[in-house]
Amino acid sequence: MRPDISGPEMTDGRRARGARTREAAVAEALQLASVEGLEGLSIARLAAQLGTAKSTVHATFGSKEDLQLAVIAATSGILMELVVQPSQKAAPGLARLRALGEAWMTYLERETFAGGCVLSSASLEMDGRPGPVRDAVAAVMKEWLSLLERNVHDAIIAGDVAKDCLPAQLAFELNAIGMSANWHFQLFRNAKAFKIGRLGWTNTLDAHCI
Amino acid sequence: MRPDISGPEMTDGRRARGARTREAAVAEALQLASVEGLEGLSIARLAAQLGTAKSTVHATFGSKEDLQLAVIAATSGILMELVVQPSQKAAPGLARLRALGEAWMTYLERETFAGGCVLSSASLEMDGRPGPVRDAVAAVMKEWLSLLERNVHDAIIAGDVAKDCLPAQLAFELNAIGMSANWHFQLFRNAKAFKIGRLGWTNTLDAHCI
DNA sequence: AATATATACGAACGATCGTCCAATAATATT
DNA sequence: AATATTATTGGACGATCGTTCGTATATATT
Repeated sequence: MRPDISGPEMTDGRRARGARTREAAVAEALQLASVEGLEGLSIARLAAQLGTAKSTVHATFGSKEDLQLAVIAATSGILMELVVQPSQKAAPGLARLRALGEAWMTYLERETFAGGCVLSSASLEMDGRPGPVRDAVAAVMKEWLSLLERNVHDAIIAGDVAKDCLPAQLAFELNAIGMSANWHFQLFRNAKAFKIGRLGWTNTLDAHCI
Repeated sequence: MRPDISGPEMTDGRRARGARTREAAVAEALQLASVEGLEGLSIARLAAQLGTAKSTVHATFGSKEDLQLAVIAATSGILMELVVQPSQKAAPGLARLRALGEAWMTYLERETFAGGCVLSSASLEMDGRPGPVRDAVAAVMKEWLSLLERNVHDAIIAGDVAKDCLPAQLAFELNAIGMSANWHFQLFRNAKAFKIGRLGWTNTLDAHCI
């Protein structure tokens, strides 16, 4: 049930050996990182989990930092694949905003990652550690907020949301609901988190709807 | 500008030497934990920061886990002192809910801890690590949500908030706003986070007000 | 002042970590 | 089939970690 994280292919169509081991490593690293955090994720444990030598894992990525960056890039891709893409079936604007909320909750509900949303944990974990990893996390999160913001903008244009609504404000509030649903579920292990999350998403949207 | 974390006193009123060193250690540990996380917080670095032997720090707390528990307990106390207490001047119900939001934003704005709200980071960091520390974090968070919930209940009784509003739901949404304001500021280092946070708190309350 | 207790210390321990390197095995290319 | 390239391995390295222990020092008690 793990998301697809296929990488580049060779010219003849077959997958390079290195690419396959890298994909397997990233997939396992995502699971580890979601539980242990981005710093707690260690090359040694990842190698043990994969049944390979840790020098192999190290060589595959180059350094621990590069491994962390690979994890961030992968989570970003999965977010797009499992949350954003499904919502594209809905019309831009309010309908798509509702679809985004539903897709997000479903994504969290399915427990794609054992330890919950990697980006949520990572952003709070890395915010005090300046460097490329922190920058990458912030960039992905900024992109996600911008995506929400654009859809709010579309909803205003369509006349579904009040004109005096600030897109960045509503995007912030919606994101707060989604991240908190993940937080609530992971901390209390209570499935009600998603019921509350869905209602919260609806409430927040309705508060700005005409 | 660090919060007071005074502990027990001796019978003659003077502070025991061990109590003082423990307080100093906890105060420094809070700062470190807010930046490095609860797992990233190490006895070795804490000792270096304090200018003492690491065996001293270890003896003071007994183990790293006990140090983490002491940090959690201290943050809980500070939350009560700097957020809950100031809001007690306002009347129970809606007024106090507004005061709680304002106190929370002010607390975050002042950057009491260099790395932001320790409880926010800790809850997302420890949610995948079963044990006493995780339990302690969850307990404090549950208490905080219950406090919000009680005030929502009071606001409903007072007729300020709609009767069909579920206290746990509104408490969840308000908590989401506060935690996200902290998240936004720490990740993007943008003071607008608190303006958005304050407006979000107001919006969320207004959506349920009569 | 003498004694008992509480604190602080430094050295050492085993464990884990990221990283490097030379050697080996597997695959691609010619 | 021979060669070049790529992937993988195990061992070793220094660093950091939590923890333990015997000892010295500071404080409290008598």
